[in-house]
Amino acid sequence: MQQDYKPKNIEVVVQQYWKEKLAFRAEDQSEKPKYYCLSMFPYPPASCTGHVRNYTIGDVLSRYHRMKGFNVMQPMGWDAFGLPAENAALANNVPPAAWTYSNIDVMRTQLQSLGLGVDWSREVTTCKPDYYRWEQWLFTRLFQKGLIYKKTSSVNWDPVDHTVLANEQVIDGRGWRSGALVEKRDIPMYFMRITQYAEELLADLDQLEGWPEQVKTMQRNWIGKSYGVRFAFPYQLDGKQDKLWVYTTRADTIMGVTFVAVAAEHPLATRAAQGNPALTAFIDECKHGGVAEADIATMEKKGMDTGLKVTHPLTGEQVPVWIGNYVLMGYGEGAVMAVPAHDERDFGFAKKYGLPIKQVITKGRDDGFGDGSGYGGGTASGARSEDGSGTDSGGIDTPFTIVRWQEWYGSKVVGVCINSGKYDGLGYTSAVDSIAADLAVKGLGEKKVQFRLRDWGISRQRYWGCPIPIIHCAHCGDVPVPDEQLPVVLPENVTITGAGSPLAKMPEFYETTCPQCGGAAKRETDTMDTFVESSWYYARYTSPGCTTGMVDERAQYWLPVDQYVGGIEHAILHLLYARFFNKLMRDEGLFGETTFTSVSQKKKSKRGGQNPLMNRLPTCSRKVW
RNA sequence: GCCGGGAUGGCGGAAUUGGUAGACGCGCCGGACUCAAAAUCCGGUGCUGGAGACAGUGUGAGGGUUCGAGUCCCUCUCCCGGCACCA
Repeated sequence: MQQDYKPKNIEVVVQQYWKEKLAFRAEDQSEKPKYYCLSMFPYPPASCTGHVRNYTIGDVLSRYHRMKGFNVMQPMGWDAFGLPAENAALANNVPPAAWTYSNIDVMRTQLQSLGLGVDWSREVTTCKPDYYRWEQWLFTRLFQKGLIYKKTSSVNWDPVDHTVLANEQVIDGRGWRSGALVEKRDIPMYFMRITQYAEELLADLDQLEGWPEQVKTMQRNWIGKSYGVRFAFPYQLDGKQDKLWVYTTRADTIMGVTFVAVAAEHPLATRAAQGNPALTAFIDECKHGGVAEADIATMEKKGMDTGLKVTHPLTGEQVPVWIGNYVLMGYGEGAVMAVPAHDERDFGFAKKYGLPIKQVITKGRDDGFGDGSGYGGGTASGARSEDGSGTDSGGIDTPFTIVRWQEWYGSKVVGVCINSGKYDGLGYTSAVDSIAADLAVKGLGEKKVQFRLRDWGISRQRYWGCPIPIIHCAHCGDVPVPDEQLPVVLPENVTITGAGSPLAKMPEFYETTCPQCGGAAKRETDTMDTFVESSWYYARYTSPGCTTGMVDERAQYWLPVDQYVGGIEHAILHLLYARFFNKLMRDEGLFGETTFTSVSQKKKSKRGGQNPLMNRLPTCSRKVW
């Protein structure tokens, strides 16, 4: 017996034996119970070292179940489209395709040398037409159903490179290559109506018993179902009656509204800026910077009075309209009511610009507003004391103690309405009910359930992605590419310049004819978000070689995934999109209801709870690719 | 900023519902074996003081609840993941 373990002598022989015997082939029919063990597929440019840990977990589980008598499927594939390939192309002057295929070869060799029990006959490569053609097929179906639609949306625009930047490519508000100050620019994009499935995606979380609570909580918060009131501030402008709509979950504070804030792109802002150079300049300033929410949330809150006034729907008072750089046109109505006394952000804004602060909720005598003569201090119009404990100087002698106020100001449980006329004394629920009813009588509002979740913008102004199968015809509009013309193949021999998509410079790609009228037409040159590919690879693994659709009947056998191994960094986006795609594919009749939320299988151990689609996430929390 | 996690010896990590903190492993120290080393085996190992018995102290910081807190509550610090165009 050898004293030392010499992997080159032993592992090569064993791996060759496994290969010849097809030791890890997963049978599509079997008397044995099936066990689908899915490790998230790698992005091939990444170095292999980070994957070892992750794939070892899946391999251990797979081998354990094989020994326990399961028909195990452990597949592997490549998440092969993506931005880094274009960056590498720029740096090394290699086409993204060649670079990607070369990386895949290296990585396959590395993974195989680990001796993982993978059924390599199921290998999936997302940048190959046999994979992405079915993605295009689904796109055309969803487009016809109205589940994909076009609207404008803001992107990061590099004014020097004349190109759209990913959030990652914006560093401190500047383009990573040009160093130019990035601007927001509105361009047309295709969106998937994930919001149409919001309720179902939320409700299903309760069925995913094997999922970590942490992940389910993050998804619940992301979907963000809220119960509020949508209402309007009427106004008259240019001789016309109109309404400014807002949404709030704190309708009980509506009597404390002292201003409204609209996004820089809001029609009212645009109108107010006419003939007002200062406002125009401010709106322009709001366009600086990127579109990432983290940046917007942390930047300094700025605003400017438009000079316009709208009418409070209940009091009839005139309320000033401000432009706020923190109000986003794409979210909700692009306008918010501001109640400085009971919202921290509004409070900061009001303090900065000297706007009135009107208390309308109190928790009692010790509410921090106190005026020394019974609670309910009226208008704490100043609240400018810097240390938060002094007395304001706003005319009314109203002490305002931020420290005590901060303990409760945002609570829906503590406190009742004051300074609110007929609503005085009401708690949160009864105040909202009463106010919503009064708004409804006036035709100015109603209760509304709203989701934080937004529709999924899938257009990318990139080359290395799946082409969006749409043809633009001057006569017929946006026409989906007919099935018989799929796939729309991405040309692989291109030169990347870093300024705009190469596809938009290739007449041989974009010049085409309209499938409907036969006239000259232009092919869409945007590609899809790479999350689209990773949203259904788990299903494609079940049906290798299928040329008739995304999947075939084998999907029904193998799904749901019994065990998923992936990093926590995918807890929201990827895993939400994957759940969404499961529903889209279900609704196309590709498989049944249970492929994500099956409850038919027996529970095994506490650890391996069997019912959900991907039933446990041993989170390897390192971001390794 | 918002959402979700985390912080325990030199290191990786244990500690069921609130009940002997540091299991197990690595490393380190001592010993055995050996001419010597490696490997192996035995013993020790949170920190401080002490020759030792032992004493004090100790789970990011500060408060609190409790007979009792790594565990529950409040405040804070730092770190990690996500924030919709990195994947």
